[in-house]
Amino acid sequence: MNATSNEIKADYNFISDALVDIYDQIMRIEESEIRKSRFKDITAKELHLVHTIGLHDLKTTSEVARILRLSKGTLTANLNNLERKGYITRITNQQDRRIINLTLTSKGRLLYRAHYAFHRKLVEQCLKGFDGPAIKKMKQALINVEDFIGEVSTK
Amino acid sequence: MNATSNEIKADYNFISDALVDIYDQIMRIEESEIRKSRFKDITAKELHLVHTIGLHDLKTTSEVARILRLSKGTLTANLNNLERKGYITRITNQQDRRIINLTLTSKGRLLYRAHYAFHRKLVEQCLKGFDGPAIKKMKQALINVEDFIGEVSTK
DNA sequence: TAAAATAGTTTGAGAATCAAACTATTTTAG
DNA sequence: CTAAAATAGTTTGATTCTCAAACTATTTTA
Repeated sequence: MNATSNEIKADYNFISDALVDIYDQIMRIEESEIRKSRFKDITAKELHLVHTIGLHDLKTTSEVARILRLSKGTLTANLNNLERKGYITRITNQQDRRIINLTLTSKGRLLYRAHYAFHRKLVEQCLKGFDGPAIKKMKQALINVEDFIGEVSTK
Repeated sequence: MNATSNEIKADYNFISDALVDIYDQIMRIEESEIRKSRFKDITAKELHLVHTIGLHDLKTTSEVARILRLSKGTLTANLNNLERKGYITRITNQQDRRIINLTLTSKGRLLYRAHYAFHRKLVEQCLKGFDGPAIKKMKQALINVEDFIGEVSTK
């Protein structure tokens, strides 16, 4: 093993260690930022749920439960809270009246956009000073992770 | 706005969207992988705690609680479980007998290394085909995120 | 050396989650 | 056609997780 490969190994370790704690901190910051805004009644978990419903408009309760890997009962409880607070609406599907389609209220969409903007700011900060090809590399790294997740999940 | 900046914007959106769900999936995979191994009695949260104690050997209960942002009571409960299952040891500090220093048992270290190896595999997969400078860029992106987190946290 | 401070544990209450039972509706099989 | 099976979502009851506050043991301070 030469100096260069040692250096790369150190970089790998740095990246591996850094990744572990960053997400928790981001979650915490997101919650505290959102609570400083006009959306004071929202927890990190509820924010996550609003994000998912905003990203996948009019999905059914079961589909959202599967996406978030929550039981149907748990999701029902969370939806009750978000409906009461005025962030989401349940729409009974008229073709199949067993089905509920979920959508954001206008208040919910405001929250969604504020949250999305925060994410964009984070990504912009992360890629500050990167040129086009470097950004492409970053994108590739994420695609690699997604592939890895897909492989491990299905094997 | 020209074609290139539109493309960069699309890349930003891709990266922003991809990041949201990846972490949850990784957590879930980590737990399911660990449960297929000889460490069947470990949850994702316990794995996280073992990782933290392994990374910060002999830290006090209060320090670990602060790192993980758990109340002292919650950490005590979690430590009781991990001690009962044989993954950690409480060591009373002989200089100041109020203090408990936390360390992994040999079983705990085995789990820590297995978990760390999984992370390393993930990072290697993520950076597959990247050369030295590209890895440096990746490292820089994470440093940028850490800076951003630091700024937002303290302001 | 008595009071204050500190580290960790215990306690009691509240929130989050799950699986299973349940209700309402639609699809299927005879 | 219609009775049985299947499906979507809700409710229920139990369990687990978490927190803040009270508490115990120990050390520091005045």
